Amino acid sequence: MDAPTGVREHCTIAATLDLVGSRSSLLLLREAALGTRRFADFAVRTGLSEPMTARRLAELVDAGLLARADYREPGQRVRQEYRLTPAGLDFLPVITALRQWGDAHAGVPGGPPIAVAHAGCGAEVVAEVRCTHGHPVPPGESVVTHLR
Amino acid sequence: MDAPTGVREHCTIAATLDLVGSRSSLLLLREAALGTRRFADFAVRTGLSEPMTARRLAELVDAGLLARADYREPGQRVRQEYRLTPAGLDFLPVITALRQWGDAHAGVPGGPPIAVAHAGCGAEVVAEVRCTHGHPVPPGESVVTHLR
DNA sequence: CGGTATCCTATAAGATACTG
DNA sequence: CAGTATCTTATAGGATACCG
Repeated sequence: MDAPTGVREHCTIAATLDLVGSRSSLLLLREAALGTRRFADFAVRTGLSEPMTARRLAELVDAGLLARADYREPGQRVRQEYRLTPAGLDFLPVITALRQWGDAHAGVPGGPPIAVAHAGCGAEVVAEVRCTHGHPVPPGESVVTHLR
Repeated sequence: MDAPTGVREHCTIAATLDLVGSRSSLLLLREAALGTRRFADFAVRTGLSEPMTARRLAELVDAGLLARADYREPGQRVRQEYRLTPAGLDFLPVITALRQWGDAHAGVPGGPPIAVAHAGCGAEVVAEVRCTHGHPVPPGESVVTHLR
């Protein structure tokens, strides 16, 4: 990439970070990606306090990444659940890329505690940088084409 | 994905967020990915204050994502520069995925202010979730295979 | 179970002024 | 140009107690 000048006031990365860039939001989105749906599970599995869990889940619903709904398992009483919306599912590349970098560079002794595989073939799931024509794009082979 | 239980104390995503998960760190990594190398440019283009820019650049050097070096342009005096290390280059999928989500869901009127294209063919650069066998992995077609 | 209310601390981040 | 020093504010986040 080259180095275009100018202040990036309206960069969509900055807007994304303002919306869902806190540690707590990203941990909750990680959990949602792993299939967690209930309030108490979100709180325990992320290690977040209940007030923070409540505040951030509400923000993620407002931001359109999660949807809240009642559901009832057979023979059980009504419970609440939080599920990824289409916009929330679109966030999976971010979560995957974070896990991939962490596994490679922020690893704990004994290897990564979570592994994700393709259901079809069993191979590890990763985030790849490609162009829309399908070519892999290694670092240095991309250019900024437009800067407003 | 299914929903495995248990607290994820040692999740590498959490470790990654603790290391480089602040808004300021991620904005600086965005700039480094766009080719920015000099202190004053990092500060102006991210909109961060100079003290915050200095603190976070030092953290990113300590964390191994940036390397600092002197350099001299022909006929100029010695300057400092910050460049992505191999670990920093490995962070590009995260930045790409954040930009992609922001362009789609946190967009500003008039379209994204920055566009990145493949140098080889001109097509847009995106982050894709795939398995290491090369298959695209849409949401719901991955499974957690290991949880320690 | 699924939260809310209240209070507290730590840190993210900016403003301003200054230095080699 | 590339920072540092100092101070202040805003927010992230936890602890504890409580509610329908």
